[in-house]
This record gives sequence, C-alpha cells and structure tokens, in this order.
Amino acid sequence: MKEQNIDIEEYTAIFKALAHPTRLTIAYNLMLKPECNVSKMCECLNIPQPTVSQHLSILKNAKVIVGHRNGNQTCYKVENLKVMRILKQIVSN
Amino acid sequence: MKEQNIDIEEYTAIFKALAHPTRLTIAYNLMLKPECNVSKMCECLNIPQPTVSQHLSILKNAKVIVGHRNGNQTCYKVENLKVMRILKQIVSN
DNA sequence: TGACAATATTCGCATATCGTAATATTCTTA
DNA sequence: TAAGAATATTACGATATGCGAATATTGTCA
Repeated sequence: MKEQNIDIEEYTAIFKALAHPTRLTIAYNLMLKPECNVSKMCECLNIPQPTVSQHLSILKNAKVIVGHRNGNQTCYKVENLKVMRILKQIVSN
Repeated sequence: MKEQNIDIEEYTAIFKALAHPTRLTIAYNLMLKPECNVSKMCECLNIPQPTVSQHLSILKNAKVIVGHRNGNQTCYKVENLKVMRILKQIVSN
C-alpha cells in the first residue's frame, strides 16, 4: 500500500498557528488583501500592539506569513501556498 | 464595505481540534476511508486506547467527526463539509 | 446474571498558551 | 546625535492542554 506523503508535522504547525481567533482573523485578512503593516492591524483589530506582534511572531514561526521591513514598519503577507489553499477554502462558504 | 461572513469561532474550533499530530492523523485517515472503530485506530496508531478516546472526544466536540455505536463498538467518520474541504486540500499536494 | 470486550471518563501532574505590562530594538528625521 | 514612531521581546501569573494511570460505562453472549 502506497503511503500518502502528507507532512503531518507541517500541517499540525499550520493549524496550531491558525487555531486562535486573532491569528485566524489576521491570516484570513492578509490572504484577501495584498499585505498589511502592524499598526494598521492593531487599529482594525482594536488589540494592543505587543499582543498583535506576538501573534504575528507565532504565525511567522509557523511559516504562515512572512514579513519584510519597509523603513521603520513591517509589512506582512501570506505567501505559503498550502496556507493559501486552506484559507481560500474557508472563504464564502 | 460588505462583511465577509466567515465564522471565525467555528473555524478556530476546527483548527484547534486538528492542531495535534494524532488528531490530524485520525481526521485525515477518516476522510480517506469510510469509517473506523476505536480499537482499529489504536492498532494503526500504536497509541493507548484511553488516549485515542480522549482525542476522539476533542474531535467530536469540535464537530470534526461524528460517532455512532454499532453493538459494543463505536465507528467514527467525517461528515462536516467544511472539515472535508479543508482535509481534502492537504491531500496530495 | 456473570464475564469479557470495547469504549469513555476522571484524576493528577507536567508543560504550553494567553494576555497584560514593561521594556527593548530599529529606523527616520530634525 | 537626540527624539519619536513603529515594531519586537521579555516577564509573569492565570488558564488550558497533553498524557499516563486508574476506573467507569456500555454492550454481547454464554
């Protein structure tokens, strides 16, 4: 019998990162829009900046999002194709 | 601006349930096969029965799987369409 | 009913996660 | 270089999660 080559560890890490309302909201919105910086997220979510940065850090470690600095601000976006496929599934159902 | 009607809480619960290697493995395999009872899972996973039952309970509470008794054993399967769409995405990528 | 198989639940403890607060770092610009 | 804006990190107490061990429940069948 042929083994399905799904990487359980990888997907577990992704799901773990998405398993929080704030982080799922961030990831979901980042998938819809091109990218976003931190202070705009804080404003939209109405959540303190350190908390948002912590969540961003978790999403980043799980390879759900990537960030790049532009001057003194950091823009984040979703690039991981596996993550994008998952997030697109939950849109508009 | 129109609100996207995605239920963050619902998907958070689903992702939380799937965010564990054992549970993701169980859910993934249940999506591939028609259904499975507990002792067969214990055997395949090589994990003690109480631990498997605990994970099944978590998956059940998150509406990821449903179980029905057949005599003195319980068969579980994935019926939730949202969950199936997510799990199908992670197959064969 | 008694014994056994299959599954579920409870308990206790170790570890992980969450959120707030405080502080540190990085970058820009005067 | 000093000040301020934007972001990141650390510390810590409260709560949640994971797992093994023990036990309870449910169903079958002699």
